Amino acid sequence: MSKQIISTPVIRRLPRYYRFLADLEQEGVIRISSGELAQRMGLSASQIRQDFNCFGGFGQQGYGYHVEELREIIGEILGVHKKTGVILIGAGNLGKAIASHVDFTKRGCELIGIFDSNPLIQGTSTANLPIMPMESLDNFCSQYHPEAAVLCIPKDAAQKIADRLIGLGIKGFWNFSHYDLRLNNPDVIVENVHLGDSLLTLSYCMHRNEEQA
Amino acid sequence: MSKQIISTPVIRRLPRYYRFLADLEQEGVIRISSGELAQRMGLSASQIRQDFNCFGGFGQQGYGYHVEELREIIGEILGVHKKTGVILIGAGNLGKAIASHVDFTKRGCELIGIFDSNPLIQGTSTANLPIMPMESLDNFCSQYHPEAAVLCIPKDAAQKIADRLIGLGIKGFWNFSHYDLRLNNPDVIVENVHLGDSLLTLSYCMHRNEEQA
DNA sequence: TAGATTGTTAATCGATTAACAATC
DNA sequence: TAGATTGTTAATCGATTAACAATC
Repeated sequence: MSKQIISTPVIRRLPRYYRFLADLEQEGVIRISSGELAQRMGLSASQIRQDFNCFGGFGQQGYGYHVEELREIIGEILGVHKKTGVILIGAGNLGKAIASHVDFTKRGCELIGIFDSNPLIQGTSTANLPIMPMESLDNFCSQYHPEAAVLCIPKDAAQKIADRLIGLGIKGFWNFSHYDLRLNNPDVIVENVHLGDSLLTLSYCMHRNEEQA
Repeated sequence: MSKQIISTPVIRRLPRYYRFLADLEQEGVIRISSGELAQRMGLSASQIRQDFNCFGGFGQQGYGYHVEELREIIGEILGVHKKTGVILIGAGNLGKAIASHVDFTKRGCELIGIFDSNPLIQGTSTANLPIMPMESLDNFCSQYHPEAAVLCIPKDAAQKIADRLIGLGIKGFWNFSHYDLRLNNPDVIVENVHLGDSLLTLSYCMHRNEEQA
């Protein structure tokens, strides 16, 4: 009865499937074959069928996949209907932008608290939430039990605050600090986002393209 | 004389090597072996040596790698000293945060112009740059010839604006819109950043972890 | 020289693609 | 039923790991 382990490449493709299926649904598309979806997404039909069949047979031979149904199933797998409590640490430029720009609700999350160590911005609001001092973190966590934390803090502070948050029950980090959080605790999930690395990759690919010309 | 093609996994690891080496240099570490670096980064020593040898032999048998030298070489490969002109389209929450939070200079880029279609914010400044109207895009590009564009715009606008920018000479996109830019032009590079997908992946991994317990 | 560690080739592993029988 | 397309197994491809000779 134990579920097969899903490989990382498959997991990383799931949100993308979900997005494309939501778009298709909005376009009014009722059914789609693996071949058509493959063409749209720039994947192979084989890969799509393999990916979906990690979770079960969602299609119908001779017909394809029912867009709405498939979108709902993948949404369920991804947990879009969960309400995971999330706090955000560090309300600088990036922290505020993420708080107000990212739709947490659509991704099974609920942003319930924002914290910053800077007294000058404590008390002001972002995304309809007051920015609270770091000192109230412990009380807040024991009252509301957030499960995940977004880290928008300088790299020197990251490890220390992460450790503190783990002590307060945090089970997942969405880490935007310029630091690779690496925890040896298998119960805690880390998703590192390195915007700088992404820009550098673009830089590299661009000037390599130039050189070839 | 033709260079071997570097695989995507290797390219994606380069910025991370660069970061770790910069940190090591700051810590005052002079030399490092592939084994030590592997341990720090959570990779295998074999992989590190393979990766570096895509570009040439930077190490010395019996000694290891000279941290400062290696960092400089990788920086050169990545093009950190270039000054690629970059414009940013869409100065909402996210656009402004990226303009002020991301250090473009450190990544071989220079942010030289910000544009938005909203007249209410045109004329105001972010990251020491005035927000200009979309109408002045053509003039700006023919005068300053930016090579890359950051897209922080709604998904419906993305494809259209991307096409317009390609016409104006843009060769690379750092795309934050909820839309997978796919261009059939091999001269134009796209780096899609999907923050929502990243959060969903975290959600998925977190609640899968829970279920196992 | 002896010890250490690279550069590089060969072996393994895993992910993607191809093929096709099952079936709607 | 015939046609289409899935689910799934087998083949291929590419990336990672292991091994070791070269060499500082």
